[in-house]
Amino acid sequence: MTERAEPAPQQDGDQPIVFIVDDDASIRRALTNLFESVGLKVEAFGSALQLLHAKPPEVPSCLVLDIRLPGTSGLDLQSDLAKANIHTPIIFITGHGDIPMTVRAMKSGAIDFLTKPVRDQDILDAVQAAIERDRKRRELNRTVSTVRSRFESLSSRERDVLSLVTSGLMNKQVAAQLGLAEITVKIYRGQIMRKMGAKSLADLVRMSEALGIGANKPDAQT
Amino acid sequence: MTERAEPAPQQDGDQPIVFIVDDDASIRRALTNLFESVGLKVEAFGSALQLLHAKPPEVPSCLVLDIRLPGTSGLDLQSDLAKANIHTPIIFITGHGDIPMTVRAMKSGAIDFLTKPVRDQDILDAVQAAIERDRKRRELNRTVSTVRSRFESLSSRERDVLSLVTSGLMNKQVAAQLGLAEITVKIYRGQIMRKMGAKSLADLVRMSEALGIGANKPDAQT
DNA sequence: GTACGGGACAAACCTAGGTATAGGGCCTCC
DNA sequence: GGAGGCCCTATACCTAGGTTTGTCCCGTAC
Repeated sequence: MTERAEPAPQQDGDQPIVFIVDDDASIRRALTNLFESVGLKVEAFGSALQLLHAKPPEVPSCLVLDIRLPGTSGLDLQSDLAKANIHTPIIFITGHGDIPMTVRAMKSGAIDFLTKPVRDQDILDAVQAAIERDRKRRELNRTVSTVRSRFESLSSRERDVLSLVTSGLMNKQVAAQLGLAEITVKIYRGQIMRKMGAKSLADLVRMSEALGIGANKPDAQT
Repeated sequence: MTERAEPAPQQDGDQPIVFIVDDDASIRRALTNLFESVGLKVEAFGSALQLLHAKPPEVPSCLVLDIRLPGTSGLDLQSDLAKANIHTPIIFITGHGDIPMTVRAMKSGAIDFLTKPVRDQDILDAVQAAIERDRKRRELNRTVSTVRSRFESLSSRERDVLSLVTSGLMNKQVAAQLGLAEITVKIYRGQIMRKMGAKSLADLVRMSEALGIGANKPDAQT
């Protein structure tokens, strides 16, 4: 259903995938055809459990869920995924949903909530938006986790210095606060720049912002 | 209905206000009583037009709208307000709403979408959340607009220098890019720090982030 | 026990950042 | 036509930032 006879088993590039979960085989088929007709990769499942057994994707992707599923409902699946820290964007489809369900789904971050019969264009638009959001989320995630792993390579003293330096203190002030000699701070500071891969203080400040460190936000006095 | 006989006409502090728009006077009365019973200020209107004629509030606030209103509907009011750059959080109440309406409202940023009969606790929770969101939004706004107005006090050359400096370049590199002498850059840089009220480069970088300037986000190579 | 890493510091040295003073050119507003 | 703003630069001088080399203490892992 999904095979495309790619000779290179690795080179998916960043070809997005749409995951479909619906217990009605004819709907799965129809949606699969629709998405494949616009060049999207598709994987379809009959239940939430089957989806959860599949490995989380490494490319931009989204979920198209029927609200009413055998076993775990669409909404439950949504919160299970959130708890498992899987934030793939979700599009719901429903035959007989109600407003509270809709509100819950949307509050929990769903991209869209469509009622049957679904217009092809509506769901294609939603899928497009969902994949775009996922692409951005993944990109941000990559950046932040690179920075975080570098931060974790810092020794505890280096972290102390980092937070004071990025909060705008001069070396001698940092030294005073930590009870160190200024030269020691300078040396740590150099090590920090190297370990974090920062080419400038501005860089370092932005990284520490991304990590949420010593975030004394822009002030308003003086 | 709202008067509290404050002798000081100015000193509202940051006492939040709930705006109610509903064409049914008995509902207006009931909601007003409910909100006032928990110590909230309330202003109630019978139509979208009346609300638009009132001045936008300067304290944290939220709107409680019936979807079905005479003249402009609740959803239309929501998009009108967005167009007018008024971002007061909205809670919808509806007797006979449908899913597409709900989706539209939630996508446009509504806090909640409640169906009649509304449980007191539900709407109080929603109002609390809405006001909290508005408070944060206003705070962020104040900070950013202070920074923005300072930025606007910079001369065009100073802005050039600001963007290059906060992107991490050294004075001499900035000078080269702008075809200036290094000393000139230093002088502008000092003027920038003074005009922006930045006590350190770190400060300046954070301000320029808040303004979305030269935002070369944290990198990932080296 | 010794090798290793973290922590801390010093002297020497160099570069980058920043201020003050002074000056020139240009344009605009009153 | 002069005052004031922006733009640009130079000299002189001082402070802050940063590297290198070398030294010492400490704890722990092998």
